[in-house]
Amino acid sequence: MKIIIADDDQIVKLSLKTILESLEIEVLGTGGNGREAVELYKEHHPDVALLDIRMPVMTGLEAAGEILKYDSSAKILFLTTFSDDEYIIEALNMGVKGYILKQDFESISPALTAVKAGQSVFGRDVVSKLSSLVPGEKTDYRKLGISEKEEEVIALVAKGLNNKEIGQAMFLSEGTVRNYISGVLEKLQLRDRTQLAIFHHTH
Amino acid sequence: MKIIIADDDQIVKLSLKTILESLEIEVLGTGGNGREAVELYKEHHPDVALLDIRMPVMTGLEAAGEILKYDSSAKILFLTTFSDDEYIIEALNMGVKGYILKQDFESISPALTAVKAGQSVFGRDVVSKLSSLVPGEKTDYRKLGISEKEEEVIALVAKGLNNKEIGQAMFLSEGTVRNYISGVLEKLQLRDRTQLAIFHHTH
DNA sequence: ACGCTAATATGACAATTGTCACATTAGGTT
DNA sequence: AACCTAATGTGACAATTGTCATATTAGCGT
Repeated sequence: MKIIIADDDQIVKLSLKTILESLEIEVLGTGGNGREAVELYKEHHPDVALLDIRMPVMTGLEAAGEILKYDSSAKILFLTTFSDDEYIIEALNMGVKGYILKQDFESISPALTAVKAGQSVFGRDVVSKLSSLVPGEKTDYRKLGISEKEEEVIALVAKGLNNKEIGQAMFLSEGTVRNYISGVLEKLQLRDRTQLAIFHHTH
Repeated sequence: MKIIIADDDQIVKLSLKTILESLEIEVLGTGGNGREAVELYKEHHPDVALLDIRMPVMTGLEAAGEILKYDSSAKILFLTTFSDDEYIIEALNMGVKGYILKQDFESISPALTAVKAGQSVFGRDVVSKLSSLVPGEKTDYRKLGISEKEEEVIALVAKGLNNKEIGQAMFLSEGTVRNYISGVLEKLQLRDRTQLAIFHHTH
């Protein structure tokens, strides 16, 4: 197993190197910023690249982009202090293979192995952030005193239909649709159909 | 490392058992459905529970729920054939530790190790499904010929404000706000503010 | 059959919204 | 200064929307 490490914190970088080398993991090189990480990658083609997110000159994100542009099959594992939730999404879409906390050293080695084997690894807290971002369980409108028909109306409003179109879709008169919506707004404490659509798309 | 395995496919189950046992992994028991998985878990308290999703009597999802209710720190790893994307979200929110494909046997072992160490592991395809579910890259309005002010208006519409409120928030007259919105709708080929809010929340 | 209730519809009304044509203003350019 | 352009505002207008009071209808239970 051959890797490279990039972290602007010397202590972290060296500790990691020492620990990992004691576990038959070959550290081909270490760098202190994103640019160095990219150079190291091009030079050594490691199995996995271990990158810090926050680094001077070039961030880990940017470096990951460069590396993936150079080698789209690169396996990149982000090391983060904690609660850098903002970058998770970007990292995910970028095709990065992992996002773990640099706190618990002992779990980094298995993570490396799993990533080398083609899996993606995420730290405990990271996953909980992630699952909170994912669409999640949709609101159960029935529990808010909303009928099945009303729910259908909501769905159509949330698709951007106007009252006439909703009426045609549900075989109701436009007026009835208005009444339904009026009732729903009341129950949900909303003001207008726009807020209703937003509610539907966020809850 | 001690685990249990539940899969209704005998071949998969036994192959897994054989392979893993050849890797110093102790298989405490195997079962063919969710109910058996729960019983096995309560009996053996394994480091990790390896569960198939689709199983007769009780599905892997349900079993996971039972197990987590019994031991909230249980480490559960789902084995899926492929493209069971529908369950990913549910599994995630449930607090499951991994979701990997049962195809590539050789990567299951490292996944187990990582999970035991407290990480979460997801198979390659699984992650790509996941990242497609996540909010994703927000549309760059600037590339659609939309100015900064217009973008601000859009953001406020997407929060559910009416024109008067947007005007107050941006120190513009209500009429100007209307003009902005009118222009934006034209550029985005939308009909009204509701569709605009939806667009903002989905693109 | 009788009464009750839910679902659907209607009409009236005010408020909001979207469109458009046309000011007004403020900065830059020449 | 004269000009141009972008940003902002205004007024008028029709369409849509939300609210409400009030039918109409159909089904259900007694």
